[in-house]
Amino acid sequence: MASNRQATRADASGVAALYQRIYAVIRTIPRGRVATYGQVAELAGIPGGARISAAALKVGGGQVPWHRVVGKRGMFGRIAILDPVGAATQRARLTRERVAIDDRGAIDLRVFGWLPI
DNA sequence: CAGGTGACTCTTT
DNA sequence: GAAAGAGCCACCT
Repeated sequence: MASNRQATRADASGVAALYQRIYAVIRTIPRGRVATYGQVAELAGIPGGARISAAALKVGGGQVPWHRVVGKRGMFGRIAILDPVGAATQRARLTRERVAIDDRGAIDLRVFGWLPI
């Protein structure tokens, strides 16, 4: 990982950078691995800001491998309801990356969950 | 400045 | 085991 920057204080103009940081974290997710919203948020410097990661993906999900970001339950949660088409794309891409998906559409985070080294 | 919202998560019933 | 409620932080109105 790149050097961890002090996120003790977020600059007013750095708020937007926060989203960029989230995208950076998502880009760091290796192929064939998945991370949860909370995981991404925490690595981005927002502990407990899982919703922020979700919002970030909603805004700029088209510029990052959002398909590697899933809910803590290992499934796509409400994404399938809001973007059923996107959910299908996500499943297809993950399957392409050798990520096993349960019959219920859940991913075993114990195996495919990304552990930041 | 204050209130409401949400692609989430955790704890309790 | 599943469902419901509260909590959380950043953004929008």
